[in-house]
This record gives sequence, C-alpha cells and structure tokens, in this order.
Amino acid sequence: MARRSDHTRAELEELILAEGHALMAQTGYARFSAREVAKRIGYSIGTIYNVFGSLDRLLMRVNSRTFTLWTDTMRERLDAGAPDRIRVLVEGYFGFATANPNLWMAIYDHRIAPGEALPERYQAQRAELIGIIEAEIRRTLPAAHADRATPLARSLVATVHGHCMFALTGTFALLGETDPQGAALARVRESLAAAGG
Amino acid sequence: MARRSDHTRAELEELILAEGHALMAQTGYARFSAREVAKRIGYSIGTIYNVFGSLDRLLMRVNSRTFTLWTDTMRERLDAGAPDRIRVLVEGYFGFATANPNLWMAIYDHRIAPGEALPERYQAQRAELIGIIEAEIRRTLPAAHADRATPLARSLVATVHGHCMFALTGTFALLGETDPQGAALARVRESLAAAGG
DNA sequence: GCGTATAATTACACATCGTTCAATAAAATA
DNA sequence: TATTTTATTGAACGATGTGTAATTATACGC
Repeated sequence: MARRSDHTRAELEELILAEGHALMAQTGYARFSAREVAKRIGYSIGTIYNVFGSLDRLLMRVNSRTFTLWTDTMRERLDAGAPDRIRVLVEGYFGFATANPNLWMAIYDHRIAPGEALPERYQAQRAELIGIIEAEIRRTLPAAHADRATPLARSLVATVHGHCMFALTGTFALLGETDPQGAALARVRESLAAAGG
Repeated sequence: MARRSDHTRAELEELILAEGHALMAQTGYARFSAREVAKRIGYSIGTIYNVFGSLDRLLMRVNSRTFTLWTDTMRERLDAGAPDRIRVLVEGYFGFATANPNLWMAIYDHRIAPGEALPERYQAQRAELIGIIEAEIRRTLPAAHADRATPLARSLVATVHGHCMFALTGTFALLGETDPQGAALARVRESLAAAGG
C-alpha cells in the first residue's frame, strides 16, 4: 500500500479529490462510492475517512470543484468577447452541463440535510456565479430598473436551470422538444425585454 | 406472517404501493428502502420482490401514484373556476410540490438508465399533465399563434419547474429570494405576453 | 544510530442495502 | 386424502457508509 512519504497531506487530499471528481464524471452521483475512490488511488477506505471525515464532506468538495470549473468556464466564455453576452451566458450554462452531465447533476443530487446550512465557502461559490450573471443582466437593463437586476438574475437562472434539467433527464426528449437551449434563451430574452432590456 | 388468504394478489400489490408511497412521503428518496416497506406491512422482503420484481419498478409505481395525485390536484384546482387560470396552474405546481416535497422530488430523483425509455404508461401520464397545461396556454394565445402553444407549454413548465426546484432545495433561500412562486408566475406572464396572450 | 513518541494507514467489524433462490408453508385440485 | 400448484419466507451474497483498534511508518531526542 501507499506510504506516507509518497504524498504530503495536502497532496493526498488533492489526489483523493481529483480521483473522486473523475469517478463522479464517469459514473454519476448514484454510483459514486468512497470505496471505489480508495481502490483507484491505491489507499484503503479508512484513509479517505481520515482525510475527509465523511462521504458527505467528500461529496461537497467534489461538487465544489465542479462549481469552480463551471464558473471558470462561464468567465472564459464571457471574456471571449462575443457581442451577445446573454446568449453566451445561456450557452455557457447549457454547454457545461451537457459536456459534464454527471458532474453537473451531482451538484443538485447531493442534498444538504434540511436543517443545516451550506458551509460558508460553498455559499460564496454559488453567490459568485450568480454575481457574474447578475452583472450581465444589469448591463442590459435601463438605469431606472437597475434594482430589478438581483431578483431577475435569480429567477432567470432558475428558468435556464429548469430547461437544462429537463434536457439532461430526458424530459424534453420525451415531450418532443429538440432545442431546449433555444427555448431557454427565448424565455430569458422575453423577460429581459419585459424589464426594459 | 401474513397468509395468502389475507389478501388477493391485487390487494397485496395495493398494500405495498400504499405503504411505499407513505414511506416515500415520510423519508424521501434517499432513505427509501424496500425492506422498510416490507417491515411495515408485515411481509418479508422476498414478497416485495415477488410482486414488483425490483426496487426500480416499485419506485416507478410509487412515483406514478404521485404523478396521478398531482394531475388530479391540478385538475381540481382548475375546476374550482378561478378566473386567472394561469395563476392557478403555477400555484398548483408549486402547491403540490410544497405540500409533498419528498414525493414530488422523488419523481425527479429516480432516473431511468440513459439507454432505456420510460414505459408507455408513464409517458402517457407525463403527456397528460402537459396536455392540461397546454390547453390553458392555448386559450390565452391569439388564434394566429396557436401553433406556439405546444413548445411554449413545454418551455413554461420547465421554467416553473426550475423555480420550484430552487425553492425546495433551498437554493432560492440561499440567494435571498423569498417569493419563488411569484417570480415563476411573473416569468410565465412575461412569456405569454410576448406570445400575444 | 537507536529508541521512543507521533502520525499515518490499515484491517476489521457493524449495520444497512438490493437481490437471488432453495426451502417451506399454504391453497387448489384431483 | 394425495398431489400439484402457488405464495411466502429468510438466509445468503456482495456492496455500501462508517467507526475504531491495531499496525506500520515517520519524526524526534539523545
């Protein structure tokens, strides 16, 4: 088995996380297992628990990594400089989810116990992605309606999210919808227009 | 243990289904277990498998029951005769999900293997709910845009679904949104207005 | 370099899960 | 009543998350 000298604690943490992320991408939330991660990196199951404490916390970290990746992707796409930035946002949302269905779905498959709040760090991640979107939406609104940007951003993310979820789970295919992304973009445009954008 | 004379096959099936539905409502998808259902009705785990074949099929049936309940609720609300029928639809969607969070979420937590299609019977259920919504949307559109009703219905269901999901999973609470239902209704209204409704 | 204290790692145990299936009990039939 | 058919059981299997005692490797003091 692996020796202490092989990795520092931080390196081991990163190793587990990277392999966990890969496993999640490959098998999805339902088939993810800490034991499988351990097997793949050549450590025993106990080590995973020594480093992460529980499956729950490992899942949080795996999903956190996905979220970072997602946010980075969104930023890169925006920075590419396409003129239609709203389209870039919607395509960024859909594009990441479609390219990484298991990773993206895992974010929403893993539920926190209703009582407890999401740890600060993860709340901040969520807020950051919303912040990027909100900034773009604010740009499209007239100054008189700037105060609408925050609630509208949340609501439009939910709109796109719903379309994205239906696309990935096959609900749209079942109903004969062939262009979920186009539908989402159309809805977003309509709401922005209604807000004076 | 229970004897054959206690129930006909159909009654036993109904007994399992009813108890399974109750368990799902109580504990949610993640904690649902066929063994627990067996324990609660006083049969052994083997009997569950004799009747339903697999956990997967039992889950389908439980979710199917939820879907029927949901559709009935929507129809009843519409039949109550409130003038603003679009509002009734959105409130029906939210109302059922909020009143039965575990049951409603289980519908979307239980995924079919990507290859296989949902059995005919369940496809029809889905189509029926969409049909009810589509009919109402068609009524709000001018005759010239009647052809938009079908894709618009699918898209607006996704819109409301996204808001509902964010509400139940706590995403909206995290972002400070206090009226997800109101936001969903506003988005629906904007899109209907854009279509000439 | 040796021995000890500290940290990392493992191996095992436990309870749970879905699933299968030979054995058993009950009912139906002849 | 004897026999066949059907219903039901519960033990077995492999896998899961999760603790913890035991073991091993490293670090440190001398």
